[in-house]
Amino acid sequence: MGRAPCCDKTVVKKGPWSPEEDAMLKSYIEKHGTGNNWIALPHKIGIKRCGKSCRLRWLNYLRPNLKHGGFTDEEDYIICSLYITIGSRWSIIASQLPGRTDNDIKNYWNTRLKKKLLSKQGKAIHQQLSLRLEPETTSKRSSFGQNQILMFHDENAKPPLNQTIHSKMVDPSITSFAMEEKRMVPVLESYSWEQNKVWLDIDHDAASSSYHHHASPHFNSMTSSSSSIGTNSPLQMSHYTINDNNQGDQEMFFMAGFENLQDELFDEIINNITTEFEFRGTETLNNNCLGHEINSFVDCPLKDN
DNA sequence: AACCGACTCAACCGCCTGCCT
DNA sequence: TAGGCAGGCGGTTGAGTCGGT
Repeated sequence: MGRAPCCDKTVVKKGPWSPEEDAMLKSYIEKHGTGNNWIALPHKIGIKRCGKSCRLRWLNYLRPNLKHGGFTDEEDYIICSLYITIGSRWSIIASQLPGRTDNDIKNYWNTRLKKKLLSKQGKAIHQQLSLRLEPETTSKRSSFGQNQILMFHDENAKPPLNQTIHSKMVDPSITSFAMEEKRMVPVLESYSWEQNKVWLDIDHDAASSSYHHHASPHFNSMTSSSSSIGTNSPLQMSHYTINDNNQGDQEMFFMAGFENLQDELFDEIINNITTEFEFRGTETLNNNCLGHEINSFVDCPLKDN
């Protein structure tokens, strides 16, 4: 059973690409583009390769402005940070590193960076990597949660409680922060930046609902509340209503355990895309958010999709 | 020089998703 | 709405390379 193969494997050539094949593929795409049809491409070019193989060869090796090898410390840092935040979403990680492919980053992580880090930071880093696998609850809010970013250049990888952690900016086009779904952890399925709006798509196993909300970066006050998700769920959801002068009230929802992401997003909203941002300690979040006092609480009706 | 194990990374495999009919 | 198909993705493989003995 299973899917039909995308091409006739008895006809297509496999294995390493020859310089002639590379030249033919590169020349054709530079002249005509891909035509949004990789499967048809090898026939048009006249090479005996699977369309998928052509796509991979182009994306990972032939397309312009690709960098190979020689990862910088800054790239190491970004890869490590994102891996701890979102896991092995190599395509998302690659989108943060211009000129790098997901395949390159995956190989680099698996063969070198992981070992490099583990040997450098030893037990401390190993503990942080393991943290990704720990289920999160509201009663046990880790001061070093899943959305925080490690300072790998520090000798002491784990900061003390309540210390502000500064981090490099991560492009908000990151589209997914899904965590360990097997463990029934609610997930922020995605967030994205579209002009003046932050789009959040939050899903969780307990209530089988998802939320789609957006917020404008221009607002002058916000309110907050929280409520349980589902009857048996110990997890909490924070709800912020943002009073927007131009567009009226906007709503934002965040899962407990994503406090750091909240800060990140609010900072984005307030500063309208900055090059740096802060993660704040979770304790301050209930009282204010980046100087914006949360001065009232409202009921937060759960919405079905 | 020959062997061998470790390492690297290009390429493949198969699953998932979204689009189109 | 269902099914087919192509694109996209992450995991895995294996040929080539390197370094030690």
